[in-house]
Amino acid sequence: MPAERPESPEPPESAPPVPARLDGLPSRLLGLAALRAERVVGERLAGADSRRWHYAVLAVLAESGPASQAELSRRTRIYRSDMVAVLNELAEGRHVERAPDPGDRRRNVVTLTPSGRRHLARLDGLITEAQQELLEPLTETQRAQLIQLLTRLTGGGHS
Amino acid sequence: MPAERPESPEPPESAPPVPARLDGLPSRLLGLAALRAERVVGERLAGADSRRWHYAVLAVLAESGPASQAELSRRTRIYRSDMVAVLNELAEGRHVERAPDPGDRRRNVVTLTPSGRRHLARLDGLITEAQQELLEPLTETQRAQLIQLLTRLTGGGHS
DNA sequence: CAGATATCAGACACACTGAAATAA
DNA sequence: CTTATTTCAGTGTGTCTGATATCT
Repeated sequence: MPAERPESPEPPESAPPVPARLDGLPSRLLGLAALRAERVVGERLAGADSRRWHYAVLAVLAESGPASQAELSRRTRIYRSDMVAVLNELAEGRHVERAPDPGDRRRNVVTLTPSGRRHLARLDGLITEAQQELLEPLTETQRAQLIQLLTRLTGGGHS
Repeated sequence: MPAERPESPEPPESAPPVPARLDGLPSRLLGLAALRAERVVGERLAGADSRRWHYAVLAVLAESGPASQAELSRRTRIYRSDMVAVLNELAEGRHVERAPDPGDRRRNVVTLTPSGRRHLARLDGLITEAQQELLEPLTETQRAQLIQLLTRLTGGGHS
């Protein structure tokens, strides 16, 4: 883009607060926005002794029913090896149960417990609050636009 | 089997491949989009033996001139303690020079070297390429929209 | 004294690699 | 034999805490 040339050894009294090259850089804006989102969401989930990965797993279990770890991994995009740790934590809190699949003994069938369902309901509320706070600077129309653009950007199909 | 309590505004008849709760969640979409952006940018910068932090520091130095580490930290939003490591790496590659500020001996004055300027020029090209690839699914209008929405979201301007 | 600066040692979440054991 | 699943032991990046020494 700009091949910055006029670089004088000047002492700039009025330097811009943020440099132009970084200012409107889409990849940077995405990073900053995502960071804010992670914080807003993370703070609330931390209050419920939880993290984003926990919510993702519980949500998938609630909506698609019991599943193997590999299946959960695919749906949540949580890496298979990290899934092990997440399920350890969720199982320790009695939010899920892990049992060998009688039909395919390589697999564990992960099931949501009543406690897990209650936990998820609580997290749902916190997540919704977080989205509100996150999107507060945008109008309804802009929110829908943002979602559509991001969906397109992340390979969300439909035109 | 996994029929949820009928409390959601949109009760799904059949189970979608990806759960609805996560699907359009703005915070999640932002995270996924940012992850893709980080990858696209990171791959290219890695080819130049560099990372995003390096680009940010070099860009600020080129546009605002020599600065203290604290000042660079503020402008790039790189944490002050991480800045130390970044500058160590940039200094090892002779892209910047660190010298004590004679006017305020708490500070280091960080200066861009000619090598650093060349390096930045190369990174500028790679970064531009990365934005192209990242935004490829969007039209020009949509790109402008996205930038505007993200800028608003990250506190661009008023407040 | 309060406040800023540079540095270090470490924590943490998230994303990922490589390899092993087990079973289909 | 090949592939899939679960698990473990690490790596790497980005963000941030807390502490310390030094200087204004």
